[in-house]
Amino acid sequence: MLLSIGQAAERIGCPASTIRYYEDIGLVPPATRGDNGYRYYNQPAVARLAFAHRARALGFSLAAVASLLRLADHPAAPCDDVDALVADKIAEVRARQADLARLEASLVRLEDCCHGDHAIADCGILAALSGSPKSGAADT
Amino acid sequence: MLLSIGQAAERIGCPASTIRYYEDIGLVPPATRGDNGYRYYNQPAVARLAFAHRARALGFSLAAVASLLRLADHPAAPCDDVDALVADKIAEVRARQADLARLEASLVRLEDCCHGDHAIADCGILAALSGSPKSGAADT
DNA sequence: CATCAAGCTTCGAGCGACTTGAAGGTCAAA
DNA sequence: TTTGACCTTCAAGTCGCTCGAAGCTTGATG
Repeated sequence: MLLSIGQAAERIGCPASTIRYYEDIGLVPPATRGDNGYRYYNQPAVARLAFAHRARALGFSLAAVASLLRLADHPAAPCDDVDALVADKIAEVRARQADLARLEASLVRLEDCCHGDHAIADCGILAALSGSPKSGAADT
Repeated sequence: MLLSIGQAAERIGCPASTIRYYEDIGLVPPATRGDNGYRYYNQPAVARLAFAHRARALGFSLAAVASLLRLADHPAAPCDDVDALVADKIAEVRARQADLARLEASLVRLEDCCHGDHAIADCGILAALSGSPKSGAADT
């Protein structure tokens, strides 16, 4: 059965505008159109969109999603490339996690510079951001 | 002493283009100019830029940096607003960390779908991304 | 003094991944 | 018939820069 763009969007869980955008940039082939000009999606087309949406939700860039879609279209090829994309993304996510952990530590140190009730002039947070030598909170 | 934009950039640790950009958007006041039209920065101007750069490195948006700079200019005000900005950012960073942890788990599950040497047609990764019911790797 | 690289200027466009808005056509139900 | 939801296209906006082009100035060298 055929779904309108809004129905497809609801099924997939993304805005219709995103689906149009994916078509615009050529990530998915142009949808078939009804006599009214509306886009209609059959099951494989919805599956393709859902695939793209799932991969995006996992943090893959649109370029990576395009690669994954291309790979999925070549069932006879070895899956090394798929593996590599996933492994790269895991490494990237882990690196980003380490970044955020450092950031969190810095922010908590910064927060600790502010003890209770006082005016901005005496606030250790702004002192630290201003590069005050007595605090290293912003140095990481 | 006065620094050119390149010298200020080097001292602060950011590209000169970023300094120009901060001036363009009004994050910092326009630099004083020499007869040659070059921007020159005195110590307070460099400090302001360094403050902005440090805050950005801690993950604050330019809007938040603008708020922090405004607050820093009002030494008599209570520091609650500064506190709130930092607390918000900590909460945001922690939320993002949780997101990434979930993401990492999903990706690792995805990676586990691929066992060694086979063609794409048999690859559990693409099956999972395609919404194959036998794997939940992409459902988080 | 001529020359050359490096640094400065402005302006405009581009990145990723959408989102929003305007202006208008279409459809389904009351 | 009229409403209101849904669809269409196209253009522009978001964030935080980054890059390139075209043209200045500066400072060092021959």
